[in-house]
Amino acid sequence: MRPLYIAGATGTGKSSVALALAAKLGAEVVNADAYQLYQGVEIVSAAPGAAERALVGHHLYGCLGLDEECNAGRFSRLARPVLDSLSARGVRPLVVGGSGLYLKSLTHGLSDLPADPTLRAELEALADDELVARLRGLDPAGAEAVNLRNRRYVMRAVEISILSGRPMSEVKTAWAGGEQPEFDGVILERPRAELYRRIDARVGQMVDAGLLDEVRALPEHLSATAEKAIGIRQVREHLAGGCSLDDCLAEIRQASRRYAKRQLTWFRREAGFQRVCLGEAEHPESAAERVLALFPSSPDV
RNA sequence: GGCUCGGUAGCUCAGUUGGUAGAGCAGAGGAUUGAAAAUCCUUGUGUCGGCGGUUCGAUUCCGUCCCGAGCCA
Repeated sequence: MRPLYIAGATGTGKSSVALALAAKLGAEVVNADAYQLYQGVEIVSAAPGAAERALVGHHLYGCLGLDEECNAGRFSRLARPVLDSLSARGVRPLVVGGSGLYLKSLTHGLSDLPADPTLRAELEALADDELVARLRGLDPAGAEAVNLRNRRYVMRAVEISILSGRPMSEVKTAWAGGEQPEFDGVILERPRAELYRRIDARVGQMVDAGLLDEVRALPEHLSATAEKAIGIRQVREHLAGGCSLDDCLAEIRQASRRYAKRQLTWFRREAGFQRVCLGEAEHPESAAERVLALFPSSPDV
C-alpha cells in the first residue's frame, strides 16, 4: 500500500493528527524524525509517549542507540524495509516527521552516493581553503555549483568525488531536473505566531515531563548526530552550572523556533504535497478528517 | 528640591569637531541528495525622548520640560 506522508514544522501537531489518522485508516505510524529515532531522548525530541504508541503500531521510534550515527542514507535503509513489510501485511504506512531530507529520501529516493566516515575524518582536518582547492581540482563544475562558504557541503562534494572516482557533479543527479514523483503527502501548517507559541509552550511541558532528568541520565558520550538534538547542549550547560534554568529554556525555545523557520523554508518549496492549515483549537480528529478528504481516490484507503 | 550621568533600530550600545546615522544580538528571507534539530548565505529609515531657540541647515550647540539611574540635602 502506498505510504501517506505527513510533514510539517516542529510543534505543528503532526503526531496527534497521525494518531487519529492511523486509527481511522487502520494504518501504522512510521517515524521520519531524525531524533525520535534515538532511544533515551523521548522528551527532548518530543516523541510520542508509551500511551500513544500502545494505540496503534509505531515504527522506528527509539530504534537507535545514542552512540550510533545516523544520516539520510541510513534512515532510508531503515525505513524502506518497514514500509515494505507493512505494505505486505496490507497495512498502510503513515510516515510522520519533520526532517525534510529524511522524508525526501523516501519520496524521491537518494542518489546512490558513497560515504566513508574515515575519509571524512581526514577531510575534517583540512583548512577551508585547502578543501576548496581539492574540490576545484577534482570537480571544477561542482565547485561552481556548491556554496564554497559552506564547509560541510564542500567536504561532502570532495568525499563523493574521491570515493566514486568521478566528479561529484557528474555522479549526483539533480532532484529538480527529474520527473516529479507521485506520492500521497500532506504538509501540516499553522500561522507563524501560533506555531511559535506552541513551541514555546512545549518547552515548558518538556520540563514538567522530566527533561532535566532525561538529559542527566544520558551517557556522557553521544554520537555526533545524537548530540545535536536541540535541548541537550542547553540542559547540560545548565546542569553544569553554566546558566540559569530560565536562560537554558529560553535558548531551547529560540533554537526550536529557528529550526521551525528552516523547516518552513524547506517545506515551502516542496512540490507534490497537499497543504492543510490547522485551526488553533482544532481537534486532531477533525484535522484527520480533512486530511483524509484530500485523498479520496487513493485505491488502498 | 539640588547636582551628575543617561534617553539613538525590537534589545544592548557606538557615532556624528552641525550637512538627518551604524555595529552586535533578536527578527525576516533564502539554500539544502548520507552531520539535516546539522551547515551555510542574504538582509538595518529609525519622529537619534518632547517642545522651543541659534543656524542656510540641529540627532549633534543652547534653553526648557518629561522619563530612568546614581549621589547630596
